[in-house]
Amino acid sequence: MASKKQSPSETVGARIRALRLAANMTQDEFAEKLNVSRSAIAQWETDRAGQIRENMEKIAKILNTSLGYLVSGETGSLQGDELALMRLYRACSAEDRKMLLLTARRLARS
Amino acid sequence: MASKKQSPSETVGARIRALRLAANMTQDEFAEKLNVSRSAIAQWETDRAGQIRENMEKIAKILNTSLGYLVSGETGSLQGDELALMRLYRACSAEDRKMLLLTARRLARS
DNA sequence: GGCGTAATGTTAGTGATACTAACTATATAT
DNA sequence: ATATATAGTTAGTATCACTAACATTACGCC
Repeated sequence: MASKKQSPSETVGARIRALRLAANMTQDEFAEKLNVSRSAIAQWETDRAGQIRENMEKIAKILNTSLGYLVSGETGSLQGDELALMRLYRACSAEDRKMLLLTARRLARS
Repeated sequence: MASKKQSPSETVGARIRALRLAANMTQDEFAEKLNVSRSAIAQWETDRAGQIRENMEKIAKILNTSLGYLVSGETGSLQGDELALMRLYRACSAEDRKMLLLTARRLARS
């Protein structure tokens, strides 16, 4: 085997930790992005405390994942960059969406 | 027009109510399935109170939907333009994918 | 009208807990 | 050994998701 298999994270905390590390963030940096204390992060990742919904949503956005994955580990259709792109697209105006599609077509062609 | 257009539900409570009604349940029946008081349901649907995660998961299961939809109205399945964009993105090189994400971020920000 | 009843809305109060702050622990480097 | 960076632990508190009880609305029936 050339690559180490990622053990699938079993708990909410483990999933948060795995994704945070994959994004190369310290608990401190993560805490700042979320506007919570660092100790909250530590408690989440050790499953000592849960998260209020608002923070769950922020976590999902920042770590480019879905609530479903965070909460129950279900790997939905989109994850990571693909999910990020989709969310950005949805945040765009109709006009900007056209721009994006156009750009995508140009890039994909080459 | 043969069918009335469903207005997209704007709040968590509205989405829960819409799905419950679509499943032809009264608040009482719904409460029993969830093992919570009926008044909890009433409060959820009028956005007077939120839900603990355990109940959110039960709600999603019983109403056959996802946490993402309940919480933020996010629909997991792609259609039309979204699907097209996704296919184009996947057709891109790693480099071009970065470009596309960057473009999306710029557009979405404005 | 008046009465029953089915469905939902509202309010008060409380137990559970998601947080913050402060302290502790561990590892790495110089 | 000392400093620094990162993460774990604990105590205490403010918040809020619930239950129970009461209020309202809507409808049918006589």
